[in-house]
Amino acid sequence: MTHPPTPPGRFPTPPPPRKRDAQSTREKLVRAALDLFTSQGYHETTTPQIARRAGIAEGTIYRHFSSKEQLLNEIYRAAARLFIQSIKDTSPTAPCRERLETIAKSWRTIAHYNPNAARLVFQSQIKPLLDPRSRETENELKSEIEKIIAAGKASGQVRVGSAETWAAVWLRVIALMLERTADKTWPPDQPASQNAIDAAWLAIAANQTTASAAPTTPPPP
Amino acid sequence: MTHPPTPPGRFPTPPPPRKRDAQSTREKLVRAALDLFTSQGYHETTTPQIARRAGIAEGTIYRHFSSKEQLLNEIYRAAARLFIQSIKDTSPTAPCRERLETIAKSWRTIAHYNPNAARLVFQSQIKPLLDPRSRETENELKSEIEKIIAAGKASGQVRVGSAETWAAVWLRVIALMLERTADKTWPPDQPASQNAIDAAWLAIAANQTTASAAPTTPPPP
Amino acid sequence: MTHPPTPPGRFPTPPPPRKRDAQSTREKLVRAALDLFTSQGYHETTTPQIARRAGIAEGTIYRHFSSKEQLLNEIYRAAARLFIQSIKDTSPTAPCRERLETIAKSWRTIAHYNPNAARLVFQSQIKPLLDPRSRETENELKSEIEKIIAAGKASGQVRVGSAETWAAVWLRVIALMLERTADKTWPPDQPASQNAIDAAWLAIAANQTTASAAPTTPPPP
Amino acid sequence: MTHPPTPPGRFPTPPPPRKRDAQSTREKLVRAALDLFTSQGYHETTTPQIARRAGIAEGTIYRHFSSKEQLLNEIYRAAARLFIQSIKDTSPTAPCRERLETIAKSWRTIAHYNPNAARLVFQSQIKPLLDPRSRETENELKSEIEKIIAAGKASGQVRVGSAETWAAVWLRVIALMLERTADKTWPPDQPASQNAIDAAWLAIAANQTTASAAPTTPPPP
DNA sequence: TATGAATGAGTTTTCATTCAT
DNA sequence: TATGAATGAAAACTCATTCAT
Repeated sequence: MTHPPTPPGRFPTPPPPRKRDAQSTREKLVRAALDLFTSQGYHETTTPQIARRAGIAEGTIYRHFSSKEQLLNEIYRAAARLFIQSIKDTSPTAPCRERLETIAKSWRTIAHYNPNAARLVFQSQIKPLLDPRSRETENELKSEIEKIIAAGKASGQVRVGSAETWAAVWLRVIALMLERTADKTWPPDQPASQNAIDAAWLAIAANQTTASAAPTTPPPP
Repeated sequence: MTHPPTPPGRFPTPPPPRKRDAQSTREKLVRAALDLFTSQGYHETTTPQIARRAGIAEGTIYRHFSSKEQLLNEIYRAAARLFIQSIKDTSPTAPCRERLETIAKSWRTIAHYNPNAARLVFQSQIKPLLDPRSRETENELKSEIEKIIAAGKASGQVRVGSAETWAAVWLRVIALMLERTADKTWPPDQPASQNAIDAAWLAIAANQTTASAAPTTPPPP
Repeated sequence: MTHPPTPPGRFPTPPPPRKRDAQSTREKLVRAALDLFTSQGYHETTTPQIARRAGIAEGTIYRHFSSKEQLLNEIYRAAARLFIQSIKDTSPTAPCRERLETIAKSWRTIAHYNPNAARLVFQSQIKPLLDPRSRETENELKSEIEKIIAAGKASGQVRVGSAETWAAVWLRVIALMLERTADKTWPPDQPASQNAIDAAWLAIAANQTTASAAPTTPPPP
Repeated sequence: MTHPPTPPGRFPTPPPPRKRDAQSTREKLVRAALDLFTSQGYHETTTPQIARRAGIAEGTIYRHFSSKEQLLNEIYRAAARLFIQSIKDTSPTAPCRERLETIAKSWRTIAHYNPNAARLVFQSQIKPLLDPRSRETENELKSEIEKIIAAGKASGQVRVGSAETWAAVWLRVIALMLERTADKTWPPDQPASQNAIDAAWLAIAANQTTASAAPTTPPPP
């Protein structure tokens, strides 16, 4: 019962299409910055590089973004929104596992077609550079997943434990899958990818023999 | 059957120079750099900051390390070695799950007493800054886990799928647990921590009903 | 039969960028650096000093030259080319002595109007800082003189001995004349200057009584 | 009528032989600094390098010299004194040419056995670093030669022109010979060396046909 | 006298940002 | 809106010199 993966739209969806060309400049800028930030890292990328790759003048960056950091945050949020939208596109009434799997697969499609967006959101060595608004967006993504998992817990599909924990666990495993998809290590139709999606679920699913290998003892002071 | 968690030794054990103050200076330096790198990030940390926090002069950094980058790498390797040693301290004949659990718990102890070492190795937004030697060390850690998992697979305890994949999955979930331990969100003796350790195992364990929610279809071109 | 000394053109002729101020900035920079390098020495000159004297910001230096060393080399080559051009402007068919004298005098004119260029090329405590391209230029100058002297030797005007040696000797004496001209100790129209030019020729000319005062004996071990 | 070249004594002759070891340290220091300054240049040589090569501790330099610059000047003067002494060792009554030739040959012997001393005094890219005392020593050397040449002029052996000029000319050519001797390009018993000595004399000797190739005209303003 | 770790002022260089055009 | 030369604050790093031992 797959959602036929639909190729995700252009990224990032630029807010208000004003002049044809103005928008195009901003778009070129965003694309160039996204490429460079995700391939080289934020600090390793200079504004002259961005401008050169975008084919515009250095000063022009500041007609569209107030700073390099704001440019990063704007791109981050646009990318994160892509993934949040995927969540919202799933049926709220579907069973937990199915819904998570649908999300995972549509994220995978995004990562396949827009690897840099995936890298920015999930691989991100950029956490310390995010501004409050971006952190909010980041939290929104996490809490959407958390809500789904909380629902699954309520209906006994997810193991006991905090929904926050399971959301974090699930996201970590899915992040791995997305990174491997983004860097073309795992083609989307190969088993490794599906294995990871399954693993993410099994990590948090109920009804498994979970007898701990050993009881936990607190470490001494 | 826990290892009684022993408070891990001083970090990082500096190699040979055992003179009065020399060691102390290097130690102060390492501690300051570790603190700042893990809390602010590498690029956000300046050499004046490191010196100030260590209570030494800026130039003194360069009597002990040839560059800021070398300082980072030296610290990274010392930290990674801590975790690698934990692996080697476990019995190679123990069942896979038990062995992984023992490792996870001793890593948790390290993260509890030495949170920054854990952050540097597992949270790390610093991957692009590691030099070849450090990457080797990183790989050593990964491959030790991989070997354990490969053995578990051979004896049917780990699910079908590449050992590399399962090692990566397991490490991601354990990394989450270590981060939460390091930032004191999850006290080591609370269930959240154990839940995550269990989840890491369940993600890769055999003998579970893994019927996929839906067959995978490749994304359209 | 003198060449009427023509005041040499602006120095250094910067290659292509012909925009309003860009050229002027580069020119100011080159002039300031040339002044300071030749009066204080390269190492004694700091980039803040250069910028201050050029009336520009320190960072601006690096929009025009990739390093302080490249700045030096660029200036050096521009200066050396001035002197090389003078050689090429002389008639290849003129007798050796006449040709060398013409060169010496046109060099003197350069040294008079552009003393720093002469200092950079002939006084130069900067040899160890020259890059390969600059050394090539330096060699070009030397070998042009050497060719003239070799021709003079072939026609019996120059004494027996290697042309390389005589070129080096001639250049040393002319260098003295140029330094004295550059620092206005010897006005170009005074006899001291002409005496030095004559001396340079007599040092290498044929047909003189050269009976050595004493035979050479090798030094003891 | 050559002076049989006597191998010059140890350099530099250290002033007051106090303790055996104290002196030896100073000597090691001077030797190391001389080597490094002449091979790498003053600025390219660091005090740690000097100390390392001398086999002493960094701080020890400052027990013997108040600064790196003073060390240079001390060495320079010791080296220059070597050459000045050679002048004083010649007979004041010998004919000008003979005396100059004797000096040149004994300098050549010094350059052969103590190339670095010759480099420091004659090649010297270090002029801007000399202190007043060193400049005095430098002038002493020049004026000793000048006196000899003035005497030669008085007796008609040297051409018309200022003795200062002829001293400078002679020294330039001899400097070339010394550099080539120091770097072993010209073995002392080969003709190139003698040719240069002859050239130095011919450059300034009287009784030659010196008809200028062309009369000098002053450059235009 | 000798040591050598520590110092800190000073160096070159980078680069996000500004602003006159 | 776009340009790109210029800016200057701040970065990493150097090294002659000091000083407690």
